[in-house]
Amino acid sequence: MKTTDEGPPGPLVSAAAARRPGRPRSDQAEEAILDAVFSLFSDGATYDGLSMEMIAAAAKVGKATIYRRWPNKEALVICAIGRRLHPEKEIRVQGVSVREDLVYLLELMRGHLQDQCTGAAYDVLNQASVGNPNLYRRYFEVVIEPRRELYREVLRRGVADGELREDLDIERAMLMLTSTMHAVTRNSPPSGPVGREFSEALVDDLLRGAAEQQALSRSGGLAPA
Amino acid sequence: MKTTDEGPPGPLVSAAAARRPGRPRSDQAEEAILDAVFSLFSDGATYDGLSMEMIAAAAKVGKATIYRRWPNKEALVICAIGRRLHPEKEIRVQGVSVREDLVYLLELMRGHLQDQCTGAAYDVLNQASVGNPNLYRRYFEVVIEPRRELYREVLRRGVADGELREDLDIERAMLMLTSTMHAVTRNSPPSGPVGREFSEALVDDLLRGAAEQQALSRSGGLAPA
Amino acid sequence: MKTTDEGPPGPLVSAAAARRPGRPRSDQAEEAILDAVFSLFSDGATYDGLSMEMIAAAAKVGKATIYRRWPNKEALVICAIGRRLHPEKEIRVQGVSVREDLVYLLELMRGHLQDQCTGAAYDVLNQASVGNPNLYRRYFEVVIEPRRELYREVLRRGVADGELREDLDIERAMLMLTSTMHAVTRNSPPSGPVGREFSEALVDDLLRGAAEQQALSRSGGLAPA
Amino acid sequence: MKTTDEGPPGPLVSAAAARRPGRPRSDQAEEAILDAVFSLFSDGATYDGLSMEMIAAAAKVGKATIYRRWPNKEALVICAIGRRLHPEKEIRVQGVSVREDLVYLLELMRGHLQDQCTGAAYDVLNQASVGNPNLYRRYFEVVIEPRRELYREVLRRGVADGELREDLDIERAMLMLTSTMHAVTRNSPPSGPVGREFSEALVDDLLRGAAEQQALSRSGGLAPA
DNA sequence: CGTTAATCGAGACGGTACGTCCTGTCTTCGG
DNA sequence: CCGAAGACAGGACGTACCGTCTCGATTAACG
Repeated sequence: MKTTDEGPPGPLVSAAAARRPGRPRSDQAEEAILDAVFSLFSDGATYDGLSMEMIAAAAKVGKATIYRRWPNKEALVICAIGRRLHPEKEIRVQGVSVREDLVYLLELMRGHLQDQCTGAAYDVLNQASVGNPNLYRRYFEVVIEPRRELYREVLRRGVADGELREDLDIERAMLMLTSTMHAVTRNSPPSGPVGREFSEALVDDLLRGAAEQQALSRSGGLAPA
Repeated sequence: MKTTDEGPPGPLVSAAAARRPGRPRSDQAEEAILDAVFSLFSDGATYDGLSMEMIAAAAKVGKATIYRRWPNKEALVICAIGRRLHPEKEIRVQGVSVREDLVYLLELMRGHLQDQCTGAAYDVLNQASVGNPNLYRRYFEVVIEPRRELYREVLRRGVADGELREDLDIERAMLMLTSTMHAVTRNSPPSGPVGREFSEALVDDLLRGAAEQQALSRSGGLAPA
Repeated sequence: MKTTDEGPPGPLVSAAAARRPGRPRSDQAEEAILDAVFSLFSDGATYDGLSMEMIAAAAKVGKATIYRRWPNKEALVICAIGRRLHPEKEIRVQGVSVREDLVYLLELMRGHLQDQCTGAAYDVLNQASVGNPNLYRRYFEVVIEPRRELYREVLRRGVADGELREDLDIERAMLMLTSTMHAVTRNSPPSGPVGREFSEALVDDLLRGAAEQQALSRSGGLAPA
Repeated sequence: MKTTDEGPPGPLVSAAAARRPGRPRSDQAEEAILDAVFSLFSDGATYDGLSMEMIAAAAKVGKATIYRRWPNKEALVICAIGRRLHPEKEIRVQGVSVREDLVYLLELMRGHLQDQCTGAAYDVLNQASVGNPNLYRRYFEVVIEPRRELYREVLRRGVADGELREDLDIERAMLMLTSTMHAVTRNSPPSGPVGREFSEALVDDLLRGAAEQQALSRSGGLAPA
């Protein structure tokens, strides 16, 4: 997530961890900065109404301590939002069925988008990334794609388990689920706030088509006869 | 779209035209400004990397000449984009089947969103929505909803014709089509630029589920036999 | 005195003054800035304890308004001090004799150097110019040399009038007067504060040598008689 | 010259040397720092263009190793220069005449002031005087006054020998010589670098007035006759 | 010979100022 | 009154130092 530095947090020779010389960077400062970003966003700050100097002041940190970690505001905000959005690591989707897993993921997404704070984060990022392809690209890589991958995994598992049609276009299915949820939660009218039933209906819509082949083959098994 | 002044740019009664005193504003300057905005965007400028001073310089115009017409950068950019977005009035969808009509609408949408300029238009207008609900609502009413209504009409016609399941959730189907298309065209990776086949696949996905009942009833009709 | 810009304040074609386009720079702002510099110095600020941001704030002026006129702090401070030290234009030295004129100039200098404010200005500049040749050179050109020229003029007049030896080294005489006065006023011990009698003694010391030839020729003039 | 810590670097009672515990400070590092200061100055660095970080880097030393020895840049630079300024102890002026002795002293002074490094020393120490009266007083007592006393001694001897007027103001004569030499060597334009002839002319100027009485009495001795 | 304690290079820390740039307004002139 | 031009106050940007601090690694003399 760091942008300024450096190479491989990857596995190094044996133990010892190859400590860099000099005083190590303060994790405390890092957290304070990230927290400050969110606290300021929650207080209604917009992306460009939010200045590095405000952040530094709020985090009680020198500006250099920020710039040592992120090269600019864009990288910082993306990283901050990404972090808030990223307890993905612990998201466990080992549900019993494709339907339940997808509903679970959609409900998670709905929770995020309808939440005061993370919802605003989305808006702010979308706003800022208009005509700012770099910001958007990174946002995409860091935030969007990892989430999408979760959907793909469930769908792939469904195909493998035989729960879904073998020729299902996983990408399109994933897009249909996520983008529809996004539209219905981020575009105010006319949908109004939706609930769990929307996630379920969305998945059921998908399954109705995606499981059809089996249905057909089941029933179609009779046809040749 | 003008924000600063004025009343109706529409046709005025009789002659005289309610001329204001003094030198009239130069249409030439206005065009030069709008052209400069697009030319700069096309040259890869980002939204906030694009400064009013750049625009004024590129248009060979004084800054005040811009601010006399639009109150700020946001208004200027939205207005500039709005120009490129207008000629939607004459969409006709009298297709032969639900599938063809939906594909036609999606292809129209894809053309807009994949266009360098009108695509950016959507993004900027989405930006405007953040913290400017009134503007967004108008944009929604004037641009988004009329488009959505076209989809609803086709779907309703499909239900009436018996081409689609009777209990189809038209709203959700419309959302699925439009939002997926939006996502796939506005979110660069990993989808890459899509073509007509995507529209067709999208509609086919929908139909597969939406027409299922008939399929089932067809096959189900056989079962007892 | 301006450093940032521009060409010829020299004589331009005919009248009309060749006004540059755009809004002219505010003389009011310029004065406010210069006044702020002195007011801050008088409040005990040192050269590098004095920041451009303090100056801008004190003058109620944007930083850019300062940087539009002077390229950096050095140029600004030199200019400011030079201006305070420069009511030289109205210094009139048309005294009756070389002695009286020189004493007048030395008293003026003593007044400056012993003055709370301008004395501090000297210190500050001397301090800042240590190892900062550029600062010092400009300070020299703008402040020191014009003052020295006044001494040279008096001495040249004295030579022309026959009051001083024809072969007097004017440069050295000027240096002797000014540097001794400088030393005795700026170097605290052991001299202690001096008064008018010091200026007079200094000039008399000079004259004793510089007028000697005449005295000798006068007395020698008698010999042939 | 050290400011941070400690007592007497002078010779301590008996043996034992009052060793402090722990690793002793590296003399090597100390020299490297001082050398770096001079090397950077010689490479054209200005006083405030010279940063502690540059020094540390040039000396291949940690910043703390500098700050452990000197509390700030001022102290470091003054100390560094002091090293180059010391070996004055053995000046001998047993010349044959007042003129030759004074010229010798002035030439010594000129050598110092025109030297790249010791010349800068004076400037920096003058800097230190501003806002640091105690330091300056010591500098004055230890460096300046001893030098001045040499001039006074020569002048007093001249008076005693009858070479100079009995009522010569020795203090003023000394000041005239030293301050003029200081001015002409430290103030670059327009004097330009001067040579031995300047020292001689300066002394001759002084003598012309200071020996006048004899000259007058010689010539004047004729008059009454 | 191992403990102890201050040193070392390195570099991060909270601050502060720098000089540049941009925003949206204001002020000049000529058309 | 509009046009270009550009100065205005304000404020954020990202850089560079300051003087302090915290690391792990040395380097003596003491025990």
